[in-house]
Amino acid sequence: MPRYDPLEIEKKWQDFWDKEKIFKFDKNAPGEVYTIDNPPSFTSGTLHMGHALNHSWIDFIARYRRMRGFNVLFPLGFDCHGLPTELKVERVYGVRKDDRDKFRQKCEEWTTEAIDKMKEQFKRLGYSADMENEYYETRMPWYKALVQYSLVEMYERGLVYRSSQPVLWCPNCGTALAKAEVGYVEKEGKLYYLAFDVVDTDKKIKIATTRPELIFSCVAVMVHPDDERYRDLVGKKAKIPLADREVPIIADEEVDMEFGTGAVYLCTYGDEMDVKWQRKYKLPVYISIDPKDKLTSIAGEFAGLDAEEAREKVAEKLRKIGVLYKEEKYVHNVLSHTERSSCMHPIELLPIPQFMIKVKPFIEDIKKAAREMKWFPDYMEGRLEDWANSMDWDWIISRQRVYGTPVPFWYCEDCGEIIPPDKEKLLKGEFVDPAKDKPPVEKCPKCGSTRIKGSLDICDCWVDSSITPLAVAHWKRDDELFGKAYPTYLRPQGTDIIRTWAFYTIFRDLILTGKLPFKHVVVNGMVAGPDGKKMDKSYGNVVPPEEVIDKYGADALRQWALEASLGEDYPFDWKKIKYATKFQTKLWNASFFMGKHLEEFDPSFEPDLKRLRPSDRWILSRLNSVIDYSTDMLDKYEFGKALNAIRNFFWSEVCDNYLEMAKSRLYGNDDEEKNIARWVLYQLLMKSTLLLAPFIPHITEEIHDLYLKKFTGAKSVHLLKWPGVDKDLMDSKIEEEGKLAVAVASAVRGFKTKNQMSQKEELSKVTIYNGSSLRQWETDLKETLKIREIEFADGVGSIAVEGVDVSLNIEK
RNA sequence: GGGCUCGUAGUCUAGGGGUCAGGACGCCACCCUUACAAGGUGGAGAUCGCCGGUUCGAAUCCGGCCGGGCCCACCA
Repeated sequence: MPRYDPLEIEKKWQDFWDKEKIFKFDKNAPGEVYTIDNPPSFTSGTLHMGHALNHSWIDFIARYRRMRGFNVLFPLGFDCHGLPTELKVERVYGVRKDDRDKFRQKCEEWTTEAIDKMKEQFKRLGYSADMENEYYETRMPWYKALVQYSLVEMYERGLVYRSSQPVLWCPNCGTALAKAEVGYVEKEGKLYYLAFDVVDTDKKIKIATTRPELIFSCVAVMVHPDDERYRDLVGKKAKIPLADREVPIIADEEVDMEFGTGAVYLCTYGDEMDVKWQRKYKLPVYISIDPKDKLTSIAGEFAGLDAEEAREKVAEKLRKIGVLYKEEKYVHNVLSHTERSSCMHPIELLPIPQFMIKVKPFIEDIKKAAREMKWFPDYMEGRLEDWANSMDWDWIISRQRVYGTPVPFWYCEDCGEIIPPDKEKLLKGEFVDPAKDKPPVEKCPKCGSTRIKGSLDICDCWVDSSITPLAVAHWKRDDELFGKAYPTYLRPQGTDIIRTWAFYTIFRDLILTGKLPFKHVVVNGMVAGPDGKKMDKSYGNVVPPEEVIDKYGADALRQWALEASLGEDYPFDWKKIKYATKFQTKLWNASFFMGKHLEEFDPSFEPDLKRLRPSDRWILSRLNSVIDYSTDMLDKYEFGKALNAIRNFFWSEVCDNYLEMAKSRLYGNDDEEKNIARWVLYQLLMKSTLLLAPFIPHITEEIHDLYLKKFTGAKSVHLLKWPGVDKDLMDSKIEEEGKLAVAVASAVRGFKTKNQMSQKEELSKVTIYNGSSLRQWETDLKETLKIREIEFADGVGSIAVEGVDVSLNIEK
C-alpha cells in the first residue's frame, strides 16, 4: 500500500473538480438557494493565515450545505480598490497620483498580478467556489456600474448630500476618511502650558495644549462655568500672541476642570469638540493647516512648515516671548489613519467639500435589522449595536484618490445642486466617470447655471463592498434568480470588520431592498501566531498558509482551521497540523483495510439484524449518534465540535476497537458472519467518508474513488448526500455496554503490556467480576483479546477496570 | 475609563450544575499484533487564576479581585 501523499493527490482532485465543473452553480437545480456572501478578498497578492481560516470555514459550509440538499451559490470575489494598492504603486513604481491615467493603469496591472496569485492559492486550499461563473472583481465595469446605480437610488431618496463641514482628513494619503477608518494610537508628546494676557486686566489666563502650532487658528478660550479660578474672566477677552488676535473667554459645561489648567484654547480645528463649539458659539474660522499638513500663510514666518516640525518651532518662539511657561512629557491618544492601511498618520479636521450619505436617521432600523438576523456567536450582534450607538457622523463616501469607483455625480458650482447620471446606462453595466464624461445636463436644473462640474473623487471602498449581497445575488442583472438568492443565507466575516463591512452592508442593502441582506452572520476571530501574539510582521511570527500546504497539504491546514471556535481569536499551531496529518494517515490505512475487505462485498446484502453481534450493534449505534451530534453542531456552525467528535469516533472506536473485534470474522470461514462484518464495515467506511468529506475534501475523494465509487456510482464524493440518522440503530444501552467492553479490553491489554507480552499472545482465562452485562460480548471479547476462557463472577478481582465498578482476574 | 471575551497537567486545549475533569503534544515503559513502527498498547502528570456567594452538590451559575486578548472612548 502506498503512503498517502497529500501534495500529489490534492493537486489531482483540484484539477479534476475544475475540469469536470463539479461545483458549477446551476440556478435551475433543485433545492433552496443557499447564497454565501463571500468576503471579497482585498487584492494584496497573497492569502494570509486569516484568509486560510476564514475561507476554510466558508468552503466547509458550502460543501456541507450542498450535501444537505441546498443549491449553494458560492461566489468568489476580489476587493480591488483601496489605499494599500495606491500607496504600493506610489512607492514601487514611483508614479504620482496626479498622473491619473498612468497611475490607474499601474494599479490595474498590480491588481491583475495579485489576483492571479491569489486565485491559485484559493485553488490549493481546495476551494469549491464557482470561480468561473459566479466570479467578481469590484473593479469590473458591471460591478462599478452597480455600485453607482445603488448610489443614485440613495440619492433619489434624498440620502446623498454635499457638505463643506470639517471632515477627517489624512494629510499623508491626501484624502477624507470615514470615522470607521480612523482610530486612536498612543503617542508620546508634550503638554505645553501657555499664559495669555486677559485684555483690560492685569491678569493672565493659563491653558494647556498638545498642539501649540494651532495657535494661529485660536478663536476662543474655554473654561467651565463652575470653575472658581476663571469665573471673573468669563466674558472678557484673551490676547493671543503670534496670531495677534483677541478672542472671547467662554464658559461651557463640557470643559473638564480637572485637565491641565482647566482652561482650553479652541482652534479651528483641533478636534471634534472644536467643531462643535465653533458652531455653537458661531465663532470665526481660521485655517492654519493645509491638506498636506503644512502651516498656511496665516502662520506668518512658520508658513510652509510641517505641522509636526512647526510644533517645536512655535513652542520655541512662545518660550522666548514668555508665553510658554511650562512643558511636560505626556502620553496621549492621537486620532490616526488606522483602518486597512499602514499609514497611521495623525488625522486633521479640514473643511474640504465631500459627498456624504445620511446614516444617523437609520440607526434604529439598522439595530433592529441586526437583531432580526442570527449571529454566531450571538454576542457579536452586540458589537454591531455598540458601534451603531456611537455613530454621530454621517458617512463620508468620497475619497480624493484615483483608483476606485468614481463618485457618479456632477454638481453645480453655483448652487451646489447634485446632478446624477442616467440610470439606464448604469443598468446596462456601463459605469460613468464624471471626471471625464460629459454631464447629463447642460444647465443646473435648480438655478440654471451652466457651471456644471463632475466629481473627481472616487468612492470609499466600503461603498463597493457594502453591496456584495446584492451583487452576488444578481441584483438588477437577473430578477428571477435575485428572488431566490436574496436575502443571502450567510454572511461570513471577521470580528474586525463588524463596524465597517457588516454595518455598512446592513445599512445600504436594507435601504435599497427593504430586506435584510442575510439570515446568518458567522463571525470568526483573528489568527494569532504560534506564540499567541497577533500574527504580524513586526512580531516575526507570521506563518504563510502556503508553507503549511507545501509541507502537509490543504486537508491538514483545513483541519486546523475548522477546529477554531466561533468568534474567538485562534493561534496557529504546528502541533494541530501534525495531529491532522496523523489522523489522515490513520484514515488512509483504515480505509485500505476496510476497502480490501469490501472487494467482494455485495451491497445488496441485507443482514438479519438479529444475527448482529453486540460489537456490531454498538458501533452502528455510535455511528448514528455521531451523525446526529455532528449534524446538530454543524447547523450551528460549530465545526470544531463536530470534527473532534468524528475524528475521535473513527480513531478510538472504529479503528482501535471495532476493527479489532471484526477481524476474526473477516478472516474466518463463516460466510454469513463474514458478510455481516463486511456490511458493518461498509456502513462505517461510507458514512465516515461522507462525514469527513467537507472537512478534508481531497483525501475523502481519493478514498471514495478507490473503494466506494463502485457502490455509489458517483463521479465525486462531493456530489453525495450527507448521511441521515437511522434511529432504529441507536440504542443507549448497547452504547453503555460498548464503553464497558472497551474499558475491559483496555485493562486486558494493559495486563499484557505490563507483563511484557505481545498483544497476540493468548491468555488462558479471564474472570470478569460484577460485569454480567457483558455476557453477550463473550465471543467478541474472546476473539479480540485472544482469551481461551471467560468466566463471569460476583466479587472483586485483582485488576481494576478504569472508570467502572468492574474488575478482573487474568491467568496467563 | 467603558463594553465584550478568555484564564483547565510542562505546553495547547475539550467540557458550561451531579459518576474518579476528556483529548493532543511532550515525557516514561512495553510491543514488528494478518490496515497502519510517519504505527500500536499501557503509564506518570491538574487542589479547573484568586476570594466570596447561590445549591444537598460548582471547573461549570452569581459577585468581587488578579491577569491576558479584542473592541470602543473628545478630553485639550
